[in-house]
Amino acid sequence: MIVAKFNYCDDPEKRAFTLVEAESRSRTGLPTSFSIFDKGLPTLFTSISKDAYGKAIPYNTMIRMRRLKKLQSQSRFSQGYEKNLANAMTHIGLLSERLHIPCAVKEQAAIFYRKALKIGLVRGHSIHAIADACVYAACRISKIPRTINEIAYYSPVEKKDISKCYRLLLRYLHLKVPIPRAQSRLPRVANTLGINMETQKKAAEILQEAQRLKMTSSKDPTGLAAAALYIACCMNETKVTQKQLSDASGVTEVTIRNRYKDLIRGLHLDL
DNA sequence: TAAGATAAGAGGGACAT
DNA sequence: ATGTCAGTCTTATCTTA
Repeated sequence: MIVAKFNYCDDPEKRAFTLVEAESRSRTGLPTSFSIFDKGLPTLFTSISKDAYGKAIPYNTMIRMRRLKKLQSQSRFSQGYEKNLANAMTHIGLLSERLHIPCAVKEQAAIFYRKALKIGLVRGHSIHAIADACVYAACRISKIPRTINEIAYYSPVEKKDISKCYRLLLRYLHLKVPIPRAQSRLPRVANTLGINMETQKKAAEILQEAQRLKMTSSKDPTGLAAAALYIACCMNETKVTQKQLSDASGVTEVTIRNRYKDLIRGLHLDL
């Protein structure tokens, strides 16, 4: 006996509960899954000992009903799960669109999210934060140059929380990500300031030499790229200020200066 | 005005306990 | 698991050319 139960109350907390509901609710775990499923239109098993007319149900039927009831409670959990997934997928889709992330990378992010959800990583964290981390991880692995800052710009989540979730993701999904080359940050910054290809190539050479001399480890690649561009511009007598590079790269002038000093000292450059 | 210098504070990695 | 330490980056402010 499946009874469609219409509920006109928007607040699920105020709903009249049957025993069945109470039971299924306890299985769902998180209160949030309860607040989002069904939107007040659940299909429920009420009594499984009597039919709609109050007549007793045969024992064999009751056994089958009990199994159905169990299946239902599982499917209601799965609705919460689906909802979470749908929410995350929407977010990943929007983010990918705004950051011009290729479809394949978006798919990779979605796969990461499904895995994270499956192993319970999302629990205790915001869906958006984990989804952001998945997008970032997918970009890193596919060598699509996007920073956490850029992702945070289009997300309600703070940079700090995204990076926390990102580390979580790396640990529990056992991901191996390549260290980004500073060169990959060059075109973005250079194009923003209209710096020509010749100067970009010069900056790339500077970075390559710096990498050969092992000067680049544990340094922010964007900062390195900005500093290399600054040096290249000075050499080519292209007029660019540190402030402009700072604005274009999202790295502070101080950091650019520090990298710039390191580079000219390490590579024995003279300007 | 652009660049350099300095200091305080945050966040994270490495390592030890 | 927690604490400490060195290194990095940021913010802010002041100085120099």
